[in-house]
Amino acid sequence: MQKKKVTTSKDIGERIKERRKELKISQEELAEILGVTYQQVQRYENGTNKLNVENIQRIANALSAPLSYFFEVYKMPVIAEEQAHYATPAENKLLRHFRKIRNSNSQNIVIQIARLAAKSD
Amino acid sequence: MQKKKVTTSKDIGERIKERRKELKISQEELAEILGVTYQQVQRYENGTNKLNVENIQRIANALSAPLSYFFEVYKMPVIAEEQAHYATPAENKLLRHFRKIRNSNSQNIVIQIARLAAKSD
DNA sequence: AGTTTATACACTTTTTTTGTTGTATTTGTC
DNA sequence: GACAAATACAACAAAAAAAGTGTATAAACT
Repeated sequence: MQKKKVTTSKDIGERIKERRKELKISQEELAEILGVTYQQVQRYENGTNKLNVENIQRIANALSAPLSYFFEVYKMPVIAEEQAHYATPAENKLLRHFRKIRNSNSQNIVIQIARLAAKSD
Repeated sequence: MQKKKVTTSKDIGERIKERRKELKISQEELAEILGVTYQQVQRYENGTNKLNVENIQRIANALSAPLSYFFEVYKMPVIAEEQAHYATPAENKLLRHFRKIRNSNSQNIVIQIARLAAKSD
């Protein structure tokens, strides 16, 4: 009877970091989604602290990955791979700023400016 | 954007109890495998305490069940359109316009406006 | 060149998890 | 019914996880 091996918190943490970077999400953004501090995200990624069964699910959702992605050898389907490179650097930059705008009116103004810039291009 | 639900510790606990009884394993036996007290197993089954990502795997192994047995099994495969919704509707709208801007200077101006809007938010 | 952002890491305090101990209740067996 | 094993649950102390705070460094951006 072989003893089944357990994926360690360290392994899971590395997988999280890897995936997070693919999606160009900062530790802070991920932390916000989880409702923890970004320092805590660092501890998860380092394997210093152990994720509980609820937070690993939240991370999986935030990173658009199935749970199995973090526990076993898993290759993301092609469609997700494309998604990772979907936005160009400029687009990512734009989004990073845009997401910090809380006021939806301000958001709309930015959208309108983008629209007009496109129109007169 | 639908909010994906998380399987709670209580739900997982109930599933553990259910499976353990199927296999006629006592709390104490399970506790030994985990290296915790049987009182702790009770707390897991009750959902009083949260399992960490390593112990849930040990439980899955001990109960000869896949990890997915304890979490929500079904997750509709994500299609391309939804996957693109890693960005919110507002973000997608912004990107649609932004991508039509050929002139990179104009692009940068839009980025700067977004940046300033975020800053003064 | 100066500034912001992201990341890393260490230290202290608060919160949660776990062990320990104890008692009560249920379940199965004779 | 009597007995033993399994389960439930509660209270307290110890250990681990997490928050909060601070500093440092490198990379990205202006």
